[in-house]
Amino acid sequence: METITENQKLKVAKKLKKMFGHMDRRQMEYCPIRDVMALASDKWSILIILYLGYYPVMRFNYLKKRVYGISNKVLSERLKHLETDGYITRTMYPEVPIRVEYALTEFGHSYLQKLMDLTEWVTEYSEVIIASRQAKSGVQTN
Amino acid sequence: METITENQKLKVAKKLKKMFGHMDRRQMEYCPIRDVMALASDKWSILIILYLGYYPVMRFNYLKKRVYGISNKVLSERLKHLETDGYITRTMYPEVPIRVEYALTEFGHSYLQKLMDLTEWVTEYSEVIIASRQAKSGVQTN
DNA sequence: TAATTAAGTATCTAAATGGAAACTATTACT
DNA sequence: AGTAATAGTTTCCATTTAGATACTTAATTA
Repeated sequence: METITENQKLKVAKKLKKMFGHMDRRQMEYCPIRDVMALASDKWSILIILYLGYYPVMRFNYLKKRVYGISNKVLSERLKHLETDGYITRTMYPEVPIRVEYALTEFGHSYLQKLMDLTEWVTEYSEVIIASRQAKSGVQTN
Repeated sequence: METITENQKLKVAKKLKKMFGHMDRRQMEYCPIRDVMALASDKWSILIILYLGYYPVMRFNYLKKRVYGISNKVLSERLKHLETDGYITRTMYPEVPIRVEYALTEFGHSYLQKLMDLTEWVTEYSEVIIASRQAKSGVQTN
């Protein structure tokens, strides 16, 4: 949990300047980070990706069992989106009954690593978040 | 855009094993990554944080102008949550008319840096996503 | 003929979220 | 008394999203 130096802050501001420079106001509403996060940061998508990081190949009903509480509809939706954006592959074997296998792509693995980095960061800072939440709860400032 | 090695994949799987080990099924539904991302990965929160990374101090109406399209209601909600979880500070000066200033905390700066890392990753891979989306559009597999 | 299995679809309802617009509080100024 | 400025809050409506449940397809087996 190293503190961020003024130098690092300046670096970030510089990067932001570049970003802002290449974007007008309307585009900012549609920012690239958001574009990716929107897809892959919702609870179910994250869980799916985590499980596929742990079990390299998973089938629909197996995922449904593991990703506890997800409905058919949402699981199938999420899988479709994750496939469309290249996070996972879907391989269908026309047996009877049909067999379909899902697995992470290289891109998916790369994203998973980012998620893991984030996890480590969150873990590092979790006391901060919890402490802040508790400090603010039941306190009205105005 | 280096490829992920089998070794790296194994490392991730190992970390996941640890994570899964410490969580039962119900807790997985409430995963720590999700907990943070849910708050700070929505479009408006990200934009607020990005702007506060660029302009170190911002007031309500100024933010409203910059974060194009946000409503009073949503801006005030997001600011409250971001404050509650320790991303930003809110400093009120009891002048007339009242003056309120928002700024990133150290934790907020740290998160901003993670967001910038993510941006770089997204930029690196954006062709992959776009290509994948285009490849899948208009194609029905079943 | 009926049941079984995998991988979803389809449908309907309930809940959460988002946005627009009007309103509030406070004090100084005209 | 009326206006202006800042920082919100409140209300209402529309859209989005989520979840539960039933249904589908296709071949195999009892």
